[in-house]
Amino acid sequence: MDRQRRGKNEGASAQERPTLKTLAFMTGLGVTTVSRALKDAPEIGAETRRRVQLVAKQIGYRPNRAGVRLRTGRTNVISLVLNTDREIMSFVSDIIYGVSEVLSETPYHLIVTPYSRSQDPMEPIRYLVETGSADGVIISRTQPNDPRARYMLEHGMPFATHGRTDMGLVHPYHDFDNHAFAMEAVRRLASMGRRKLALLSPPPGLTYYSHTLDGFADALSEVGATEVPFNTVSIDHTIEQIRSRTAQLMRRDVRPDGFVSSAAAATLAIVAGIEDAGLKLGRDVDVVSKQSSDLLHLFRRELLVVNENFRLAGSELARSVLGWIGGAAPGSLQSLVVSGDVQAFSQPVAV
Amino acid sequence: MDRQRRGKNEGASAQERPTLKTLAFMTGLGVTTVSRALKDAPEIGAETRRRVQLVAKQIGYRPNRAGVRLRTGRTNVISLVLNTDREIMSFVSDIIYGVSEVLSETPYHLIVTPYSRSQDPMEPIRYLVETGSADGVIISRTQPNDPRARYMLEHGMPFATHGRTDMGLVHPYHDFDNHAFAMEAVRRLASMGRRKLALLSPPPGLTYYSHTLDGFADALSEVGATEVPFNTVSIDHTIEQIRSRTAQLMRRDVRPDGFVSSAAAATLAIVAGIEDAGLKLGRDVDVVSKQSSDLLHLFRRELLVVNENFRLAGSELARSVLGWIGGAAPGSLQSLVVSGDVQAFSQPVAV
DNA sequence: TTGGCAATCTGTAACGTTTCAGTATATTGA
DNA sequence: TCAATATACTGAAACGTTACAGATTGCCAA
Repeated sequence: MDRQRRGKNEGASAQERPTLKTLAFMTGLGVTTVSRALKDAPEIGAETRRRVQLVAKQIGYRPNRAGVRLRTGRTNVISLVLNTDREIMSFVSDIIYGVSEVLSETPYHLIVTPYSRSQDPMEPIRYLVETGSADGVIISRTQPNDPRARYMLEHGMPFATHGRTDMGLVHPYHDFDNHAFAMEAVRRLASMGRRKLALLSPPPGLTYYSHTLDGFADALSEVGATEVPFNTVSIDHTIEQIRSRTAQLMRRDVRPDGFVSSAAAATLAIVAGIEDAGLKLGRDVDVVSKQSSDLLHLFRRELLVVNENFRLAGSELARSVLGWIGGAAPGSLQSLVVSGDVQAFSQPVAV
Repeated sequence: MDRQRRGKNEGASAQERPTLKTLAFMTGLGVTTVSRALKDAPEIGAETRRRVQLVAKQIGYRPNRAGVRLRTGRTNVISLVLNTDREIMSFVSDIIYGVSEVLSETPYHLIVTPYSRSQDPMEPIRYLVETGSADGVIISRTQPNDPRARYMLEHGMPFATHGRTDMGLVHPYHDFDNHAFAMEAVRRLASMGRRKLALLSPPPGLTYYSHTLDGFADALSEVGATEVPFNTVSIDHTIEQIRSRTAQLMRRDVRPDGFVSSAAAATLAIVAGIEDAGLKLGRDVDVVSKQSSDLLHLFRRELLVVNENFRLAGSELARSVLGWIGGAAPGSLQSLVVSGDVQAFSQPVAV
């Protein structure tokens, strides 16, 4: 249970980690001067500044994070808050890499703060705000009226959301244009002669649920197609649930001849369900799906895909939070990305 | 650029965050006493102890991490070191959740420390050790002679590896028995009458590469099958590379009638390659693949799968590092897991 | 009564950093 | 010449915690 502190290792060959005091001693200056010299304060002589910075670089000085944090309250930490059981696999992976990429050139560390199905989504947020464990937060699964965003806004915690809110409050976000996605998907299906379309939507409650539904509806009326209701499942349901519901649907008299799916894994289930019902993809029905990594075309080459780049989302979100922390106006840190490339893979790769 | 410190908010309705001093004032004790009372030190009277702990709980006292860290050197941080571009998607996601699950009941935070293709894998390790940014580290992509493990061992940084090393040094690890996996896979293919088998291996250099190869070879000789060399690609190659190499291979005169694949994404590429060559899965060739989430059977029901549980790996690794930090013998913190369930999905789900 | 001792409790210092309130020296204006 | 001012630097304090070295009290044996 007891842990040895990393004490002064006198006599050992290993060097003690340099601090401001070390630098002060080496340069013959006071710690205050050294501290200011390192951050280019104007009241330090140009030569002194250069000298201090040179020595610091030479001996590999790195500010002690605990010291800075205790003194300033700045943690140099960005927290990514994730749902442990509902988050899309590739989302987690890609967004972490996207965030990391941006943070790697800064003193910021990325901490992952998870919460599970059973927990209140507010809990990790309250924890972060109350303990001041991060300078900025990134959240996903954003809702139109999102208590997390409201809370952080009220408590002055900089954050960015993946997806927009709709509360009349302004904050940084990054969003994929799901309205455009749904429209494009419907148009695509319509252009192939599909007229009775079903939508496997995002989970109701999240903002992009209605974005997707609106886009779907708008395009339906534009192209004069009709909807076959398929709202007993969403992409949050299990593969098995989606599969059996799809099969059920496809066995009905009025069945869709086209699907729009908001997630790749769910699409696998839809296709399985279609085939369970004895129908054939590309002949009886077509499917347009979002995907975040280029794997669906390997699955069934008849699938139509739209790509959503989660890595980009991660980078943008990180940039936004850092921007807010750095004092930029939250309203200027919003981005909406449209994926133009609806593509089909109809030809096998030539060898 | 300038950041306001979270100063004392006198007059504001928001409470100042309680510290030991707050507790000391409220209980009428000294901060030292309060500090010790909270950690059940024996020299504190039983009643005092209870009283302090009660008040602490009531006002929601939480130790300031920066204070603890500055004073003790303990960071209460576990770092997960990940390769930004070679790591399997589901691995990242699942291992993070596995680790989180264990850490959630402790004061530890999880920080993700990434490194990219272009970087020396040692760089993040050196950073962590030199700056003392974590109390423990988890690494993946372990090599037989792993400089990262050696370095951390030399510098007294507790860690756990996903995969074993082979340097005669003892440290915590969690590993999936890839020797057993490869043997089971070969046996399975042999039992279906497959005799000429190809292996899509892990990347050479990693420890489980040779484990897999050995298991493959051992089982080949056991069942009297032969190997069709397929070692110009590994699961680290791109989908396209694996796909075209597979197609190439399948067009040769002596082509395999069975594949063993060490990763699910790679398996998609193998199947695509097989079909590119005009052959049919289940008829001309069978494939056994590892997978970490139950999706491959949706892809082609003829696929034979073995499950590797990365979430479990994450939990085990976290437990191991915590154990080491807590003073347990590193040799007692090793686990090897065997996946017995080789399973095939031959029947569509009945509806 | 005194000394010894256990049981409880306490003040001070230190971890590394930044900020506040200076100090010393040189420079300028009149 | 003197005061005012700018320039370059500095010590002390504080952030919240823990460890060290006491301090106080009551109790018991001598």
